[in-house]
Amino acid sequence: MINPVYLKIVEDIKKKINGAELKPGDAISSETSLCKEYGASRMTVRKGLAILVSEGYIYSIPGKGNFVQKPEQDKYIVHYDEMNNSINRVDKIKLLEVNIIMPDEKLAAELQITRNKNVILIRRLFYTDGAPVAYDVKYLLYQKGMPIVEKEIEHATFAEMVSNSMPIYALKKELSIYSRMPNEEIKRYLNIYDELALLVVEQKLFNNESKPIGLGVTHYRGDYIRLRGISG
Amino acid sequence: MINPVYLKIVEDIKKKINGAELKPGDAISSETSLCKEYGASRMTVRKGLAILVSEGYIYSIPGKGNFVQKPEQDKYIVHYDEMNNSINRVDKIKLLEVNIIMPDEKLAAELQITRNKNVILIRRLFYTDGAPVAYDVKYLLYQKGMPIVEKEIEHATFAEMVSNSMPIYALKKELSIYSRMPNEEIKRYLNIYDELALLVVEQKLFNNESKPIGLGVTHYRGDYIRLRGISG
DNA sequence: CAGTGGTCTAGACCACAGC
DNA sequence: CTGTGGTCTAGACCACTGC
Repeated sequence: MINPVYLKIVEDIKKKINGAELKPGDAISSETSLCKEYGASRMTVRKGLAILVSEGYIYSIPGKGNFVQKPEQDKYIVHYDEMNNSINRVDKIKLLEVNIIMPDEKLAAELQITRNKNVILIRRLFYTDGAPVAYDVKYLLYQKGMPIVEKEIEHATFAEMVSNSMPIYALKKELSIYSRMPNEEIKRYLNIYDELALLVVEQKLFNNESKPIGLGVTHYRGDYIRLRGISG
Repeated sequence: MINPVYLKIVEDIKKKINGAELKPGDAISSETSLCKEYGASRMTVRKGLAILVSEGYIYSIPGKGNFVQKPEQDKYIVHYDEMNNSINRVDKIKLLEVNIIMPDEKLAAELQITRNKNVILIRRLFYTDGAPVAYDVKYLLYQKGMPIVEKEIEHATFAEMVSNSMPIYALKKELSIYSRMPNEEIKRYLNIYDELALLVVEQKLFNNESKPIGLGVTHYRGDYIRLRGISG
């Protein structure tokens, strides 16, 4: 078949929802009536409904029926790669420092560790077309298999730094995005001479037990980066 | 049953992928062998696999098999509501201007219209705890059913402004997030006396034919807002 | 050709809502 | 009690892949 029955069901119900014929909270026809309506078996109807559920259009209440879901209005999908954004791409990286440090109070709290634990510090500068565009600082708890050779550290994204010791699938990540004025040190590193704001992206990595294993702070020149999001 | 068979299948395969026993590109056991392994019918096995597909863990190639998907490392989910962020909440709004304007070249290009078309301009100030925190500008193409009463415009989010003329489901939205220094006008509006950066969020609304129907630019005080994202 | 996934059926039993 | 959705089976036919 060119158009499977279950997709026809999905499209029809989507049209009714998008066309406001069905409003959030409204009940969908029961599965048995949809079977009759489309001359299909119940498994086929249910396959269509399962797709609508997974796409967030409807939800089911056992014993009651299927209902139109209220859409999540404020949800966006953002693709963030510290070395690549929608406008530019980092083409050179300079390793400023690799060190073992003792965390201060704030960092220890962020990483949920005590202040006597060692933390790996990595500071780098990102370049595009020969000009420095971002100042990047990473704090990592040491894990087995982590790269300790400078050549490996230099070009690795945050996720890559821990990927030897952790399967990427198990990695949970959080972003925090904010705006800030550069301090004197960052102004020097990024060749900022006049008034220019920074876009700062904090990245936090968690293992599969939701314990933090790393914190990254990337300070981008405000004229260099834009983050984009799409509703969905 | 407390644990349906198909969920058991899903969990087992997820464990194998997270535990690096199965790597991206590897083939999953064929559906018929999974049937034997779990003593289940093919439909039950397929229900489990369908869940893994929808969650991005695996993909299918007809005639060949099911394979482990390479995870999307850079995808984050961001919740953005112009009036509510993870730290603060807008509790007062001041309407500065509602007007009909002719777009300049840049705006006409953004909205994909000619320069002789009318555009509704709305300028507002957002307050939290009595202090101005954001300067908000919206450009809207007029649609039937749009609110024209100031009281309605004053407190509406961007999506709400068009929701009377368009079902929310059909609305597609794009975000663009960047950092910028305030100009003199914005400094006055937001009571900025010393060096403070802005976080600017541009929101673009599209109808179901992917034509732009509105552009919103919200300038937040950098010390007011943080946007958060979660991997997924 | 045999093996794979994609679609579909016509039943079955269960737990739960609501009367 | 009937009607609802949730799970599951044991088949079937199809299109595609690779030998």
